[in-house]
Amino acid sequence: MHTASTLELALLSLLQQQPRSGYALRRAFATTPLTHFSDSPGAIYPALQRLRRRGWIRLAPRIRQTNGRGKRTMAPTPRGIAAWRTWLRRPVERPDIIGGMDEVMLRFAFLEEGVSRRAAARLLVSLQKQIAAYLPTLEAYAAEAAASMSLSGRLALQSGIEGYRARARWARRAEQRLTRPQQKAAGAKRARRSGRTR
Amino acid sequence: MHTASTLELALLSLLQQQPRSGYALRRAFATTPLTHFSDSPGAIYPALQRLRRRGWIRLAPRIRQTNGRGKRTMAPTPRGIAAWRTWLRRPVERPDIIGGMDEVMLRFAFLEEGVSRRAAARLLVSLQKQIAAYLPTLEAYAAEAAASMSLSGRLALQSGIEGYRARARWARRAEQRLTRPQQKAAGAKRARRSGRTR
DNA sequence: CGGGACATGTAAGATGTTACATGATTGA
DNA sequence: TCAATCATGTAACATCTTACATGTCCCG
Repeated sequence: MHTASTLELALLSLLQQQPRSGYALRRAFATTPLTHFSDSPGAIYPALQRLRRRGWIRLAPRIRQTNGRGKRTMAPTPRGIAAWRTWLRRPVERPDIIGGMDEVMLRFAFLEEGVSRRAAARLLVSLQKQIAAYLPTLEAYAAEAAASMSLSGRLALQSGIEGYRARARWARRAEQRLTRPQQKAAGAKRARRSGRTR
Repeated sequence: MHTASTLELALLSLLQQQPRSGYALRRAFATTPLTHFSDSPGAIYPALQRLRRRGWIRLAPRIRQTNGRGKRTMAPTPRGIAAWRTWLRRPVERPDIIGGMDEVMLRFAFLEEGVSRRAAARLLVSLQKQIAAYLPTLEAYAAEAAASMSLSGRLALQSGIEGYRARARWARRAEQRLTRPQQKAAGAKRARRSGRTR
C-alpha cells in the first residue's frame, strides 16, 4: 500500500465528503482552521495529479462546466476510499505524538464519518496510551536537564509537558462523549441510558 | 538577511551553547525532547554545509581529533550569532501560531540565553496577543460549522481551541515568572532582589 | 578479531514554497 | 472596461527522507 503525504490524505478526506475542484479544495484549506495546509496551487494541483495517477481519485462526471477554463471536479475511487479508511484506522504510535499530532487530529476528525464512532474512540485510547508512555520520558529529561537550563528553557519544556497532559485529559473526556452518548442540554431527548460502553 | 530553516536555527542554537560536531548535534536531537528534529545525517550535514557557506558557522579550532576520520567541530561566527539573535527577537505573528508553534517555542526556549529574560517576556506578550486575536475566528468557525460536523469532528476542533487557550494561560503564567523573579523553594539563596534584570 | 558506537558524508527521490503564466466570468 | 474572483497549472528552488557508502576506535 502506497504511503501518502498528509496533504494528500487531507485532500482525500475532503473529496470523500463531496466531489470538489482543486480551487474548492484550496479555499477549504484557506478558510478552515482545522489544520493549516498550504492553499498554494503549487502544492495542491501536483498532489491531485499524484492521487489521480495512483488511482485514488478520478475526474467526477462534469456536472456543469460554466466557470473558468473548465472546472475539473474530482472524486475518490473505491480504492482511494479503501486507502483512506486504512489510514484512518491506524492506531497512534510514538512518532505520531512527537512530530505528527496534527495528523493524528486530522485522522480523528474524520474517523467517525469515515469508519465509525467506535473507531474514533479506539484512536483516543491509543492516543492516551502513547501519551502515558511518553510523559515519563519527558519528565525524566526535564528533571535531569533543568539544572543546566535557563528559566525560559525550563518554561518551554514545561509547556510541552503540560500540553501533553492537557491532550490526554481531552482524549479521556472525548472518549466518554463518544462511547456513552447522552442527551444534550437542548430538551430531554433520550433520557435513558442503555448499558454497554465500548 | 537570509532566511533559514527551523533546522538550521536549531543547529545554530545548539552551537551557540558550545562548539559541537555534526554527530554531537545529531545525538542532541535524538535525545532531546524539546522539539523533534530529524537526527538523520542526510538532513544535518547538508544543513551544516549551508550554514558554513553562508558564513554563519565555521570549523572550530580543532581541540583534539582523536576520533573517527576527523571530528569536525563547528562554532557560530559573529555574523551567525547576529542572525540568530535577530531570529530570536522576532515577535510572534499570526502564521507562527497557526503552523509554526514549534518554532515559536524553540525561539522562546533560547531567548533568555540568547538575548535576555526581558525579551523572552516580550515574546510571550506577543504570543498572548496573537492567540487572543485568533481565538474568536476559530470560535466563530466552530459555532458556524458545528451543525454540519460529526461529533469527532467537533471534538477535534474543540481540542484545537482548548489547546490555544491552554497555551495562552501558560504564556501568562510564564510571563509572570519571568518578569517578577522570586526565590525558589530550595534554600534562601539570594534573598535580596537587586533591580535590573537582563 | 568482530561488533557496536563514533563519525561524516552522498545520491535519489518526494514534497513543498514562491513566483509566475494564463485565461474566463462577473459585477461596478 | 477594469478589477476582482474564479480556475488551473508550471518552473525553479529549497528542504527533508531514506538508503547507502565509508572508515575509525574501543571493548570483550
